[in-house]
Amino acid sequence: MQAEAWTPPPVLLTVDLVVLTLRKGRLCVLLVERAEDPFSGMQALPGGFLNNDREEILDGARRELQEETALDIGRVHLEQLAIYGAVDRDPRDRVVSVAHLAIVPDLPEPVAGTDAKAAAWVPVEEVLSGEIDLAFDHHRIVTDGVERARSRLEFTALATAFCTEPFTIAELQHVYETVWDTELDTRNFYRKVRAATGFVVPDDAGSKSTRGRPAQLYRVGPSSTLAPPLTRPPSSEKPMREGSA
Amino acid sequence: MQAEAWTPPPVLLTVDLVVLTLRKGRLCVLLVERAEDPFSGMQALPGGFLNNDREEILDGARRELQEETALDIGRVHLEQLAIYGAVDRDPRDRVVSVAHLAIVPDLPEPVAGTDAKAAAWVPVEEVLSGEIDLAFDHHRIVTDGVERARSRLEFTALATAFCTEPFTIAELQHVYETVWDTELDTRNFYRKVRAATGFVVPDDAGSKSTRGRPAQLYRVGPSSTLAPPLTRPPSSEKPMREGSA
DNA sequence: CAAATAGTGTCTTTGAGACACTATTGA
DNA sequence: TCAATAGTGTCTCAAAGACACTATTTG
Repeated sequence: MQAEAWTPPPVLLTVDLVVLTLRKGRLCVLLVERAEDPFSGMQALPGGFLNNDREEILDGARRELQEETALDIGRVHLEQLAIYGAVDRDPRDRVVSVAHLAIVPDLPEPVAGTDAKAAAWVPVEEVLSGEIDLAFDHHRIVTDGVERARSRLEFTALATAFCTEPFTIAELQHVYETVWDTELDTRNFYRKVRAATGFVVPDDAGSKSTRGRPAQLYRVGPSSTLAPPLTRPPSSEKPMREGSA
Repeated sequence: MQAEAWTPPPVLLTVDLVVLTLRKGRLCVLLVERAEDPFSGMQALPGGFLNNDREEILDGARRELQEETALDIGRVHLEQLAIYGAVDRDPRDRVVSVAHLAIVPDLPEPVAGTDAKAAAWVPVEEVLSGEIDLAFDHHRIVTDGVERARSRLEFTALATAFCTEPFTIAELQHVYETVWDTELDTRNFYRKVRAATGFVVPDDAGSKSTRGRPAQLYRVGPSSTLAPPLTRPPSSEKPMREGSA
């Protein structure tokens, strides 16, 4: 620190959201089309500035999520991801972004938020591959967010956030398979889910009408952490970078 | 977002550091005594405002670390931890803190930074237990930082950041035992370290003069991630909270 | 009864923990 | 040769993967 009377430089704080869901059997991220400069007309993550200097960061994230998805908050998973503050990430001002990861269940088709902006669910592969490019450093943020989600599935009950209650074990397995982009053995999966105490609890109320034997329904269990974890098979497609900070 | 012409509220950004090291066989965190209000005279994490609005956040963290430890940067591990921005965390202004985790090797006894502030290495237990309380929300930040470090030991080569090169396997084991506050089996530990490819590489140059058989020396290996991981024994002392975001 | 989906049991291999001895140096 | 520290090998058990069959419903 320095002799005071010097005034520290203020920055602008934004909240950005990596909202993930499963649509049509694919892991998708919510993107909006920017209406203003910089990067006007380009695809970007939903987000925005805090309302005022009394608004908590997480509340701001909740508000943005609500505006974009018109969703019942409380049932959605929302966590802080990281902060992105490179000096040149916004060509005009020093803007620091607090990125959040949100997981929502499959929503009714029309996703358009209450805002007028065009909003769309885009398969994450199209973003990760670079096929679509995004404003600012949002490509990096999506990459980090997806990796966070993949990792969270191993150690936490995050997968349930993709489902609407009540759900079946098979649905849960589809979540894992889609997010990890692997195939899992049904029998081993059942065993692991049961072994993870408090992951899910049976819901002996209804049964979904289905062709074939009706499945047992479950609800979210009391544990948010999975012990033992559901380890991800090592058969990753691409070996990742090695560097550390 | 809203109709523009409205100006978003700026905030003050600080960089705070959880600097961990091993001293006298204990995991210690670097604390400074605050010279100014708020919380004047209280213990706190080292940190401060960014120098100007052109300074990268990570550079600011490096600068603060340099000022406090007078250490050769580059050899130290430094990573972003999380952002803490509760509106009431600073009684005066809206100050948002970007917390970082730094790991440094055992330093020569006098730790006093180039700054005039009193700086001290304090065993983390004294902080975690609440025996010492800290300014702002720094207790929470230390808790999160220590947990992050403990977790990082499982999956990354972070432990080497506590050592000065070259080091021995036994020294590495002491790192794990101290940070995790457990005892590990020497033979199993050797096996696991060797199994983790690229964790450490032999250094066939010198040998430390010692009483007893001299140990093989090692240097940091090429891998920053540990495969397979060195799993932490489940014998935790205190069961932790369950809640998720 | 056929098709479709749900659910379970076993075997085998691999990795983790418990455990005891040999090796090399200095005093 | 003793004390002190370094380093290794084996056995056992538990978890993980591969794998095939039974169960319950609808058309």
